[in-house]
Parts: sequence; structure tokens; C-alpha cells
Amino acid sequence: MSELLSDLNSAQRAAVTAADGPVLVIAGAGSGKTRVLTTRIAYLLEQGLSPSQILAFTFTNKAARQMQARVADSVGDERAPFWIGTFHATGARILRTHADALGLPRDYAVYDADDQKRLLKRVLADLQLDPRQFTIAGARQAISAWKNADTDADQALTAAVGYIDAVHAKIYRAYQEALRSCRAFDFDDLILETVHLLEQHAPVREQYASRFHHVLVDEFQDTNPLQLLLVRLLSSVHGNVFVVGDDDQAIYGWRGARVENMLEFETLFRGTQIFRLEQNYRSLGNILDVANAVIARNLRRKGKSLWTTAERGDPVQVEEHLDAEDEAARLVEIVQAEQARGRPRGDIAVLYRTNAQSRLLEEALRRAQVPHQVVGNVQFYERREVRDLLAYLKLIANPADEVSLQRVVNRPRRKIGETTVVRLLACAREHALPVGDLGARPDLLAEALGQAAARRVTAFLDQLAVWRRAAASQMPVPDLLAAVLHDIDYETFLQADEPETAAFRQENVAELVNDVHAFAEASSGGDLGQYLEQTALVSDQDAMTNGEGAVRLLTMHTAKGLEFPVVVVTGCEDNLLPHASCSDTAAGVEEERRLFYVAITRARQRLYLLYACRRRRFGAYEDSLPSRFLQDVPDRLCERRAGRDAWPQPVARSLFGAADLESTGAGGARGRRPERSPGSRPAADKAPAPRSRLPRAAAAPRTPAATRAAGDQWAEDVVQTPAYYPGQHVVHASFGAGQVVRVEGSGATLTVTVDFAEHGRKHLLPRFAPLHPVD
DNA sequence: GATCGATGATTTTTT
DNA sequence: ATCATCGATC
Repeated sequence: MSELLSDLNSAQRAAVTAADGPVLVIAGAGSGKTRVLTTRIAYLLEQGLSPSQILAFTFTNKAARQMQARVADSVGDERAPFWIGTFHATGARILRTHADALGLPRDYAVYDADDQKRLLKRVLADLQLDPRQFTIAGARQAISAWKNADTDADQALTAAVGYIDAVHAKIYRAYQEALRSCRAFDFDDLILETVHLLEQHAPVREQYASRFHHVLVDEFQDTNPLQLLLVRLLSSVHGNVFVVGDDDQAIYGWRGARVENMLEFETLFRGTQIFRLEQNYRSLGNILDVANAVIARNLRRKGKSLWTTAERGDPVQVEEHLDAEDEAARLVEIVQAEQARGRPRGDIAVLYRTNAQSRLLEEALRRAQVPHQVVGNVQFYERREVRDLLAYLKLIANPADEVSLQRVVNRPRRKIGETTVVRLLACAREHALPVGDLGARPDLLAEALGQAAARRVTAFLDQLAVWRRAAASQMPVPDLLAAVLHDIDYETFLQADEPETAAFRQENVAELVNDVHAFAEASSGGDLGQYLEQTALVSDQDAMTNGEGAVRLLTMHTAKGLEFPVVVVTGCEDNLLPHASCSDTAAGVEEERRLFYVAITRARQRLYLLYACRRRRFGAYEDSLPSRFLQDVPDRLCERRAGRDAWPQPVARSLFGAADLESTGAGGARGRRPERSPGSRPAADKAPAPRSRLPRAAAAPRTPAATRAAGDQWAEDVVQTPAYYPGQHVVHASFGAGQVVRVEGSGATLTVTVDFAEHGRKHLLPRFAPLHPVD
């Protein structure tokens, strides 16, 4: 035990060893928050608690896995299997366990954002609302807000103020009915229904609340009222609630999170002990002071100031670029310069406010042959063919899943069109039967459909029934998927459907097959329901592997909880950061400032803050101004510079001096760059060597591709796909270590054949499969 | 029922 | 600029 605590500072140790009862740990960025949490769990275990008496909530599945692994490291594997997961995963687990007893459907589906959208689309169409006035996104937002406030549709209708609200409430009701008749829960339901379960069924509540002697919550500042309620219910017997958070990093207000959960914690839980962690172990001094200076501008905060004993480090680099394309080009330079200094690519993270920004950055990196990984965004599970196949599996698991049925009923083509589907669904609804089971009722089908349509539908439903029987008799998920693929002859369909992309799609299918196999191996006999649940609940961050070797591109939100030696924040511009849609309220701007603070505090050693003077929006250039937050970056901590040739000034504000307003210029040329203010460094002279002052090593950076190409291992498209080569040692997240056998295709269709030590030969798409070179 | 071209929205962040 | 959806056509 003493070794457990020996590496902690006194504040951390006090928190870890706190006596029973409610505990609030206010943990600044980089102050060892995760460590305190894991050590606390290990400490409790060493105090004699059984793992089954501990429940912990994390923000992502990845964090859950890491935390479990770290605890296992310090106390041994056999003591480690405590309950840990996201609120959603934990809710799903509890619901699944008690479904039968409560009359809930046992094989309920979990609807993700896409399923939810499709269902809402149908609901909106059924209600015949003006699609201009009532959008899917608007309705979804309203419904989610109600659910997070534990308000049902009837309550929402009663409390509705005004027409829009009232219609949204009606949509809510219709949506909820549709969801239930599909035997599906959406993300919010996973928590809401769990709360209802515990509230309404005292025995179940007692069971969990007495079982869990300690409940711990990470990222507490981003919990919503429902999640808080769940925590209270689960800890209602023992009252040992240990929460860790940072009010300065609350960035999920827009989806119902309430910092107040944290700020009011001590009034909610009597006798709360509070600990503050303010020593930062992550960032060098300049970076930390910039972060402190920025966040100090927020008025609504508990207030803390992080300190460090680390050296100052380099000044933070603040750079102006002409446009987003230039910014992207500069990013490539930065990456190459960092590499030239011996920095692994995996040390570098690129952050942005919106996903849309990633495309340009990604393109620039691809052109420059810099291996990179976009974390989140277009997920593997969101590929169309992958979603199609998952929809088949979902429909097999749950015949009432109308959204999935709609998705696959005519894919491959079975000549079952829109009209037929509408009639089919109406029929199912009318007789309160799962649509997938209608095959057993030829009488109803004959009644609802024409003869030809009924025949085709019957053929499809019969096929479905065969798969269902196979699944019911415990056919392993990989076999089931193989059966589906064979029976629908998906390969032929892909070929016929779109020959140009068939090969690419085929590989996605192969990757899904791999994924299913990996699941089967990892879970040893996990059933279909578990697999589907897992695919529904993956988060953006989960897709980020620990492997080295790729520059990471991710949103600032996704970056929460992570750290990188080098961070490049792009698009530090007003209307982007703070985002235009958040700029009209003080609270909105404060949340955006916290987001900027989160971005800054991800950096350990070097930090770049980039902005562009103009940027395309919907295709056309629009002028942009430096983020107002950049004004809060103290001059003494940073170097401000312009990266490229002289360019027309944006209209008003610039970091380079106040003279801008006068330099509006005439005609086409909008004036030239003004003189630098005394405090800031000049960047480019007007001389034609503007980049020479940029922080880049003098020697031309050598890319790995350039080096390896000499080996002549490469096919002709070596230029496009430099990252993998035969003989190379790689690591895959599920399959472990292996060696590359063959590299085919390029760009998006790049396929790598790998012999894995423990899993044999697999074909992989590095674009989706997390495959990392072992340097 | 499928296909093609025109049209309009899209870019806030996510479990 | 790109994507999804819609309508007209086969």
C-alpha cells in the first residue's frame, strides 16, 4: 500500500485516502486526476473491499478500459474486475439484466444517431409537418433535452409554451411510441430507463445500492441531471460517492450537462470532503500560464490557479495564415519540422472546433505522405455497407426493429419498394406484431399487400426466419454473419451496385468480418446482442488506438482527457472559436473559452495556435478574424508571427497591430500588412524568403517515404501510400503483432495483408483498421 | 421500381 | 464544395 501512495503529492494522497462519505475532488488539467481515481480504487481494494463492491463511471469506453488495466497493474488481475464503464454502457448492462423481470424487451435495440434520425424522419412524415419548420435535428434536440430533464412526452406537452414547443412535444410522443414498437432505446433512454427502473423497483434498487459500497465518477463536470440522479440512486445505501472533475473543463452544456452538478455537490451530499489538485504535471510553464491567463477571463468559475515546477519551455507559437489551405500547408511544415527533430509523429495532435475542418488538413497531410489518423468523424461503423450488414444482424436479433428492416429490405434489390414497405409497417402496427414476424402470418400479408409484393416480402421474411432460428440456437456471431453474406450474395450485389467502389466496399465488409471474429475471440462466446450493443456504444475516442506512428486529428471535444507532447490548434478564429452559434450569450462564450482551455491544456511541451484570415464556407471564401481568445494570450508567453507571403488583410482586427482599420486599401488590393506593434516579433520581411524564420529545422525534412522508397519495395503508387511495406512489423489493436505480407491499392483502397502471430493472415484496410508500424 | 439530374441544405461539439 | 433528397423519366 505504501508503494501505492508513495508517488503521490500530499493533496493527491489526501484525496485517495479520504474517509468514507461523499468526496469531491476538484482536479485541474494535468493534475493527476486519472491517477487519483485509479489509485483510489486500488486503495479501496487493498483496504479489503471486493471488486464487486465498486462501481466507476468514465466518459469513454477507452478510459474505462485503461482505468481497469491500471488498477489491475497495481493490485493484480484477480482483484481488478470491478464495474466500470460509461453511463450508457452501464445503463445498458443493468437494463439487459432486468429486462425480463420488468416486461422490457430483452433483445431491445440501441438506436444510434443515424437510426434515430431515420425513425424521426418517418415520424415527422407521418405527422405531416412542414419540414422547413420542423427539422429532424430540432426535434432530436428537443426530445433529448426533455429526456435529460426526466420529462416524458405528456409532461412536455402540458408544460409546453408556444406552438413550436407543443409540436415538438407531440413529435416526442409519436417518436417514443415508434421507438417502443421497434423495441428500441435511444442513447438517452439507456440512462432514463435505468433511472426509472431503480426508482420504481425498490428491490432492484436495493440490490445495486447495497452491492456497491463505493461509486466513483470521472469527468463529473460533464454529467447531466439524469446521470447525477443515477449516481444518487446507486449510492443510496452506502453514500460513498467519489467524484472528480474540473469546472473549467465543462464543455458539454449543449447536450444537457450541468456544471452545477459539481458546483452544488456539497449541498447535495451532506458532509462532503473537498480536495483540490492544482499542481500540474503535464505542461511546460509557458503553456500552463497561457492556459491560466485564458481561463481567468471566465467569470462563472470556482477559481483556481494551476502551477508547475517544470521549466518554461518554448514560447507558444501564434501564427497567422492567409487561408485555411495555407494553414494546412503550415501544419505539414510543423509536423515535418518536429519529425526532423526526432519527434515521433504519434506525439503530435491537431485540434479543431468542427469536423468539417479536418478534410483540408487531412488532404494536406496525405499529399505530403504524412501518416495520420482522423479520430472520430467518419467511423468504421458508419460506412454504408457496414451499417447495412449490422442492420441485418440487428433485425435478426430484434424482429421489431423497423428502422433496420427499412434499411435492408431492398438491399440487395428484392423489388420491394417504398409503397410496399409503408403497407408492411402499417400492417405490423395495426396488428401489434413485430414486422419481422409477419412471415408467419400469410393471411395478414395477403390482406395488406398485392399478390406479387406479398410473395416477395414472404421470401424475404422467410429468409430472415431461418437466420433467426440459427441465432436462437446459439450460432456464433461470425458464422451468422457469414451465413447472411452468403445468403444475400452481398459480394455480387456490391459488384453490380457500384463496380468502381466494389473492391473498397468489399474490404470494409472483410474488416467487419474481422471485427466480429475479434469480438468472438475477446468475449469467448459473446452473443449477438452483446456485439450489437458494443457497436452502438463505441465513442470517437475509442477509435483512437495507443499505437505510435500517426499524427492525430481530432476535435477539441474528442481531445478531452488526452494529452500530447505537441499540440497544434487550428482555426483559432472568431465564429469558429468561439463558434458563431455560441457567441451571442455570455454563457455560450464562456463554454467556448473552456473549450479553448481544454485544447491548450492538452499540450505537454509545444503548443501552436493557428488561424487563417479567410476560409471557405459552403464553397465561398469568407474573411475571418483572429479569435477573441487569442487576445488573452499574454505577449510575454508567445511568439506571434505571420507564416507566409504578404496577403490582403482581413477587414478589421488583427493581432499584429491596431493599424488595420486604416489599411483597408483601395480597389482590388486591400492594403498591405501593417507594421508590427513593438511587443510582437516581426514575422516575414517583405523579402522573398518569408518562411526562413519559421520554426523549422534548416535541413529539408526527410519523410520516411523518401527513405524507404530507395528500397524499391514499392509499387508505382509508393508516393501515395508510404506508410506500409512488406516485411514491416505492425501492431493491430485486436490482432496484436504481425508482419506485412503484401500491400495493394492506394489511397482509400489501400489494402494490407498481414500475418499475425496469433491470429493468422488477415486483409486489412489501414484506413479503418487500427494498424500501426512498430518503429 | 430504378435511374438520372436538379435542387437545397450543410458546419458545432457526442455518448 | 459536397451530399442527400426529390422529381421526372424509363
